[in-house]
Amino acid sequence: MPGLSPQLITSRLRKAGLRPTRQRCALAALLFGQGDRHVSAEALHEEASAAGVRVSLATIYNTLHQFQQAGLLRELAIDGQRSYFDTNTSNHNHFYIETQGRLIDIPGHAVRVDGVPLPPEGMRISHIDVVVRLVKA
Amino acid sequence: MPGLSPQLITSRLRKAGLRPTRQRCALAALLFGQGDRHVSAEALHEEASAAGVRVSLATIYNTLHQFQQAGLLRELAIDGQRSYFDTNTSNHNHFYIETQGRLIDIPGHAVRVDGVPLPPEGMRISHIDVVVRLVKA
DNA sequence: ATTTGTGCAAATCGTTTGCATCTGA
DNA sequence: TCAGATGCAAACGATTTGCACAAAT
Repeated sequence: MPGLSPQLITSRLRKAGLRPTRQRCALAALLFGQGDRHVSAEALHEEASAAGVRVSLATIYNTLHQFQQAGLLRELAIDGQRSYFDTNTSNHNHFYIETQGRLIDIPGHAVRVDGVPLPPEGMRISHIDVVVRLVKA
Repeated sequence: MPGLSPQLITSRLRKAGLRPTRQRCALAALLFGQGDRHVSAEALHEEASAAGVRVSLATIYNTLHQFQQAGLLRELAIDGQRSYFDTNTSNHNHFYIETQGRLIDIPGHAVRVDGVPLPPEGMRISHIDVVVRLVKA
């Protein structure tokens, strides 16, 4: 999983309307340089520290939300406690291992959901989340 | 929506291995006396206060979790922030209106999920959650 | 120079816990 | 009587916010 080139990251951020600051570039490199990932703010913070990038936790949160609003990340509400951010923004679902707090992608077309009733008057479906919760066999 | 009789509540709690204390009876009456409901701890607390029952928020949390462990409630992790408890413990799914934090039941057999891959080695599926997120049309 | 981002520490929110007191069987 | 419940207030962990400082255009 090679990193992305600095130019690519910079242009990607610019396109999203975000200034390519040192922190944002570093976080983008971590997030998007190694395939699909699921990260919590805390985990990303530790990863950044380990990589020698000094970023405050507040900035991690700001950045994750900015990336999300820009469509670069998707936020997952799967566990009542922490939030996860998914670098795969296309339509897909998840296995969730509760005991480990770990998420595993299920490719987008694998799962088919049928029989959803019509939404109430004045509402439309924005998105259907399917979470397959796993326990030890 | 008539309330349940005190005797019914008492015996239901006893069967679940829980002492029918004043607070637990009052909360059980609120929860199970009016059909299927989705409540947050805070909402139940306010409802109890409004009904003239004095219960601390800590006891609300304790009670909700005890009811859940006893199989009287199901906890829903739908929103990253607060937890919801569902008085319908049978298999069913939900509409979720994010802007209002409101949940609506989808009857159990309506939704069919197909094509879920095999879980990883050593794991088994405990449960599949389907959340249909709604926005204004 | 101006605008936007960042860090820090304090604030907030939902939830949990420790402990003294009370209550139901 | 006495295990088990409850209330309170303090502790908690995740997230947010206010504001002075720093960096990007």
